[in-house]
Amino acid sequence: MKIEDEIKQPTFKDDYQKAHINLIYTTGWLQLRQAAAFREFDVTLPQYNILRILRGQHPKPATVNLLIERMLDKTSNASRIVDKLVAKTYATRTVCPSNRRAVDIHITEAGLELLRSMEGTVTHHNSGLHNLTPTEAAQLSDLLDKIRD
Amino acid sequence: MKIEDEIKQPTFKDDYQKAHINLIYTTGWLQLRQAAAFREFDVTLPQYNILRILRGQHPKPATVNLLIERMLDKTSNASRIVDKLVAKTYATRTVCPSNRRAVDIHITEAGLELLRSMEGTVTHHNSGLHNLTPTEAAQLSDLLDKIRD
DNA sequence: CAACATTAAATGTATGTACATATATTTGTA
DNA sequence: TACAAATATATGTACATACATTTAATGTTG
Repeated sequence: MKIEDEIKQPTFKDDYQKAHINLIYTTGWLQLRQAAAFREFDVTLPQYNILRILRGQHPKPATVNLLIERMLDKTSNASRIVDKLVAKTYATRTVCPSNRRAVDIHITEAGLELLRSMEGTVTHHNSGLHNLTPTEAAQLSDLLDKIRD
Repeated sequence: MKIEDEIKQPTFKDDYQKAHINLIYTTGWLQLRQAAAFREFDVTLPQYNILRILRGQHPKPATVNLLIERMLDKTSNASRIVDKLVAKTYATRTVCPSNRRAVDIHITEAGLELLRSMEGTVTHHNSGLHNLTPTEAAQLSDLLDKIRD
């Protein structure tokens, strides 16, 4: 459905405004679908993203700083998201021996198992973009890169 | 900057995953810039969006239902965002006489004045997309529409 | 080495998101 | 008319975002 109909706004000031609103709307639309897929696993999108980063580091530890660096949303609060993962036994947090200001965060076997069990569902729901051809997906990515130039 | 460098992830599974991550990242990037512009006016992005809808209705009232219908994020809590606007005297809320379940929400003169004072700043910061040509902006919008088909 | 700055993470506070549930009013209908 | 269903909004709870401040450890420099 065209964005005009989706938000019941027949016209926009210009193509820039239209694209901007469409960006925000479509991203929200995608995230809503992903979040729904994650709910059955009792894990949120940010928690999942951090688990993925931890798996990427495994068996090396990550620090909060490293998580922030890798996260898509750099201003979110990695510290408190890790709290939730530790509470769910998907991660451990220990003081880093070589720098006692920092903490070493590891994914646990339970965390790795969770990611494995989510694999199918997540890749299925990631296909939110599969209405595009691969060429279109690449084109979209290029346009987005250009926005941030 | 390319998304690979932005989040320090050299490769992606495919163009779909890359575009998806880029979408989320770029939208966050844009919203952060907009939010910064709004801070000096002591108003948040959702509050601003609702004020705009109220101005669009002015001098007719809006109801919470109408706000939800028009909002980009339809699951957010219009009721509580209106609370904040009423507290800041930018809107009023009165029981609708013809249907006492509903509330009539009006923008106040102070609210209209706030929007006027923000005009310059907002259009300036909305130019986050002006790295694109108008054609590219339209192309982007079309790709986003296709994602939601 | 002492004083100060820097760094890493945690905490506090206000706001918003997502969803379930509650409350009040109105509508439909037996 | 009484009573159930639908409607409009508000409220509760858990989580996350955005940003300022705090705490602790480490570096730096006079």
